[in-house]
Amino acid sequence: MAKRKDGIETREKILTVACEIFAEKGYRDAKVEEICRRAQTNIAAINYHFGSKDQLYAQVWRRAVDTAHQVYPPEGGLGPDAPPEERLRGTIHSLVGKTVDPGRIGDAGKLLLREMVSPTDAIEQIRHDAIRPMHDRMRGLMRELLGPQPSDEQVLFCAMSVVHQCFAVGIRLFTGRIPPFVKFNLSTEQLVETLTNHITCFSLAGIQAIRDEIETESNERSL
Amino acid sequence: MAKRKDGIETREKILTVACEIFAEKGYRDAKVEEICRRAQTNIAAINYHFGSKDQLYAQVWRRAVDTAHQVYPPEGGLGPDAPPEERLRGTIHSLVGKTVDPGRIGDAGKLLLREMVSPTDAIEQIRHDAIRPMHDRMRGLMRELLGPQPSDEQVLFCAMSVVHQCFAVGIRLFTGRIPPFVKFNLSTEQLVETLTNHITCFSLAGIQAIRDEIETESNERSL
Amino acid sequence: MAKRKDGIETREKILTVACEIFAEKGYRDAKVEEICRRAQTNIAAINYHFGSKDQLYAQVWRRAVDTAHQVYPPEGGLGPDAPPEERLRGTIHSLVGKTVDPGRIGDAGKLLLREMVSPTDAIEQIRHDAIRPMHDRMRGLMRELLGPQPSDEQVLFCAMSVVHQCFAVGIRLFTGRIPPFVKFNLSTEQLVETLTNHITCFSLAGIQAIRDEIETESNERSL
Amino acid sequence: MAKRKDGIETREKILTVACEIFAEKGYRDAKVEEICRRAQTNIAAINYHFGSKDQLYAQVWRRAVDTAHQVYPPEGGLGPDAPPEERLRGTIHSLVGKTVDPGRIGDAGKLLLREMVSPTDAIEQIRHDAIRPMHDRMRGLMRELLGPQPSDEQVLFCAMSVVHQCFAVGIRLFTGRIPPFVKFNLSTEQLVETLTNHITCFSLAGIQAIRDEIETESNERSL
DNA sequence: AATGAATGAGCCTTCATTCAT
DNA sequence: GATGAATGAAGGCTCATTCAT
Repeated sequence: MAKRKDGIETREKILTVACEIFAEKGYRDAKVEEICRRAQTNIAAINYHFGSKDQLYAQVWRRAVDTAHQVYPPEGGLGPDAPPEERLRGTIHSLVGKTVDPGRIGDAGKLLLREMVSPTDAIEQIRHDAIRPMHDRMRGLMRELLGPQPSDEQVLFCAMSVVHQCFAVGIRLFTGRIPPFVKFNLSTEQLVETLTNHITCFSLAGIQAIRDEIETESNERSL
Repeated sequence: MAKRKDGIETREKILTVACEIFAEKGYRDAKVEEICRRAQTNIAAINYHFGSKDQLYAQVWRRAVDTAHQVYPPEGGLGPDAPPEERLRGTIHSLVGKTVDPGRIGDAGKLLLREMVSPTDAIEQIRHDAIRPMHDRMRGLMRELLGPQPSDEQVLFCAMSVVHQCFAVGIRLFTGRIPPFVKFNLSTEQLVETLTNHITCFSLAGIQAIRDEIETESNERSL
Repeated sequence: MAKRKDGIETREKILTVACEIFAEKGYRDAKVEEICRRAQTNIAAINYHFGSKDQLYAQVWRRAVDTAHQVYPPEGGLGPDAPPEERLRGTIHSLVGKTVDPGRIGDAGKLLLREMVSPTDAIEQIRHDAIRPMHDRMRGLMRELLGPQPSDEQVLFCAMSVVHQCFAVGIRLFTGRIPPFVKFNLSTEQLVETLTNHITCFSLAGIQAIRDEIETESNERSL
Repeated sequence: MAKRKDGIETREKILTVACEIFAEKGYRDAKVEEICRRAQTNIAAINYHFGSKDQLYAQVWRRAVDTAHQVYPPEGGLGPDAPPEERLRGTIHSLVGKTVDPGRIGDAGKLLLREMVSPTDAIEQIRHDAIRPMHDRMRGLMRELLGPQPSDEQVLFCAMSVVHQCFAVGIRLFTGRIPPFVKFNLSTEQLVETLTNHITCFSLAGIQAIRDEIETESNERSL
C-alpha cells in the first residue's frame, strides 16, 4: 500500500527537488523521471499533482520568485522616503543576494538567472510580473539620481548597467566558472556585502559621470 | 542542378542555418531535422559532413568566435601603446559589437551569449580559447587603471562590472525583451557607438571611484 | 482487458519472443520492432523493462542458460561417485540435449550455439559462468579416463573431440541443414538418446586409443 | 586525378581486405566504409566493382573456398586407390588445415567456419557446392570403414563426429578463446600435424567401436 | 573508369504523458 | 488518492547505395 500522507508533503518535496534540478540543468534537460526519483515518489506524481512538466515549472518559478522576494525584499526593506542612494544600495543588495546566496533562497537564484537569460515560453506572464517591476523600479531610481533632464535612453542604459553588474557574479557562479573568491575566504553574507559595496560605489560614480555629461550637453545646447 | 558539387557549399549552408537555429533555440531544442530542412539537404547530411550534432555545434561555435573576433578585434584594433582609457573603449566596443550587432556577425553574438550563460560540455576547450583571454585582457586593463595596489578582488570585480555591462544589451536583445531602442531610430552602428560611449563613461568613473577608495583605505592604513 | 497488470507477464512475453528471434537471426539482425510486435507490446517496452536491446539480450541469455541447466543438469544428475564412463555419458547427454532439444528448452539451445560461435561482448561474464565450467568438468573427466600421465595437450584435445561432437547435430539443426533424421522417425527424446549412445561409444573408444598411445610413447621413452 | 591503375588491382585489394573484415566481424558487422578505407579506395568502389555488399561477400567466399581447396586439397592429394585409413587422415588434415592455418590461406578458414555456423542466405548455392561434396566424401569414407552393413544413421553420425572434431580447434581459435597451445610452442604446421594425428587416432578407434557395435547387433539379430 | 557528396530507409532510444488498478 | 506499467511521438544516428561529375 502506498503511504497515505498528506499529499501536501509529496507536493512540496517535488517542488523543492524540481527547483534544484531545473536550476542545475535547465528546463529541457531536467527529466521528470529524475525529479520523481529524487523526490522519492512515482513517475506519475508530477502529472498528478501539477498537470504537466510545464505547469510544475511554472509553480517552481513562482515559488522561487516569492522566496527570493521574501528573503531579499526589492529595495532592501527601505521605505520610499529613504535617500535614493540608500535605496539604490538596497536594491543592489537585493539583486546580488538573490543571485548569489544559495544558502538562504535555495536554488531560486540560479533558476531566476537561467530564466533571465533563456526565457521559457510557458511563463512569460510570471516573468513580466517579476522582472518588469524590478526594471521599472530601477529606472525610477535612475531618474531620481540622474537629475533634471535625462533622456529615456540614458535612464535605460544606466539601469541596465546597474542591473547586469548585479547578475554578473551570479552568472559566473552558476556556470561553474567560480571566480577565485574562495581564496578570500568570504562567507556568503560577506560576499553579498562586499559585492553590494563594490557595485554601489562603482555605479554611483558611473551615474554621476553620466549626469555630468548630460549637464555638459545641456549647457552646450543652451549656448 | 546545383547538386553534387564540391561539398563545401552544402557544408557552409548547414553551418549558417545551424548557427541561426542554435542561436534561436539553444542546442537541445534545435532539431537536426529542422536544420537539414532549412539547409535544403537530407537529414543525414549533418552526420555526413560533421559526424554528429555535437560536432556540428562545435564547428558552428568555432566559426562564430572567429567571425566575431574578425569583425570586432579584441581591443578594437588598438596597439598596446595606446593609453589604457582608449584600449578600454576599444575592448568595450568590441564586446558590445559582438553581442549586439547581428548585421555584421550574423547570429554569432546570440550564440556567444547563450554559451556564456548555459555552457555546453563539448566545447569547454573552445570556451577557454575565447572567453578566458578576454577576461585576462580585461583584468590587465583594470590593473593599469586602478593604480598602484589594487587587490585581486578589486581587479576581478571591476572587470566583471565592465564585461557584464557589455553583455547587458545583448542579453536583453536575444531574450526577446527588446528595449525601446527602436523608437530612438538608432542604426546598429549608432547603437554600438552609443552603448560604447555610455559604458566607457560609466565605467571609467566607476573605476576611478574604486581607485579613490583604494587610496583612502591605503592612507587610513598607513596612518 | 489484459493490460496494466503486474508487468511480469509482459516482461516474460518479451523475454520469450526475444529468445526466439535472437536465436533465429542473431543479435544484430534481430529488430526490437519485431520483438515488440510479436510480443504485442509497444516499441518502447523493451527499453522500459530492460533498459536497452543489449540488456535484454543479456537477460535472454541468462535465462537460456538457466533453463538449459535445469532441464539438462551438467553431468546428467549423476553424483561424483559414479564411474567416469557413466559421468561421461551423463555429460554428453546433457550437452546433446541442450543443443538438440527445442521441445524442452525452447530456443535456448540455438542461442547457446550461436553465442558459442560468435560471442557478443556484453556477456563475456555469463559466457565464462556457463562455458568454462563445462570445459573444466570435461577436462577433469578426460584426466580420469586417460590414465596416469596424459599431457595437458592430450587432455585438451580429447575434451574438444567430445564436446564438439555434441555440438555437431545442434549446429547442423540450427543452420537449417537438417540432416535426414526426419526419415528415421525419431522423436526428440529418441534422437538425444541415440546421439548420446553414439558419441559415448565413439568417444570412449577414441579416448582409449589415445590412452594406448600415451602408454606406448611412455614405454618407448622408458626403454 | 584518380590513379588509373588496372582496376584489377583495386578489385583484388578489396577482396583481400573484405575477407579479413568479414572473417573478423561477420557479414552484418562488416561495414563497406571500413573495407573501402582499409583498401585505400573510395566508398563507391564496392558497388562499382561488385554491384553490392552481398555480391562482394559471395566473391570473397568463393575465393576463400578456392584458396582453401587449393592449399589443402580435399583428401590431402591422395588418389582413390590409397587405403581408406590414409584417405581419412588426408581428409582430416585438409579440414584441420583449412580452419586452423591462417598463414597459408589467409582468413579463408575463419570465413568458412563462420559461414558453417551462421549461413548467409545469399550464398546458399556456393555453400552447397563446397560443403555438400565434403560431407558426401566423408560419408563415403565412413561406409568403407564401417564395414558391411552400417545404417545411414550410423554413417551420418560417424561423419559428423569426424568433421566436427576438425572444426573444433578452428572455432575455438577464431572466437578468441585460444587454448593454451601457445605454451606448447607449436608452429602452425606442427599444430596441424598434431591435431591431424589426434583426430585420426581418436576417430579410427571410434569408428571401429561403432563397427563392433554393428556387428554385435547384427549377430544378435541373426540369432 | 572512378569518385565522393548526397540520399533515405530504417534502427535504437528517449521521455512526457496516460490509464487501469 | 496514488501508483507504475504502458504508450507513441519524435529524435539522432547508421549505412548501403546512388548519381552527377
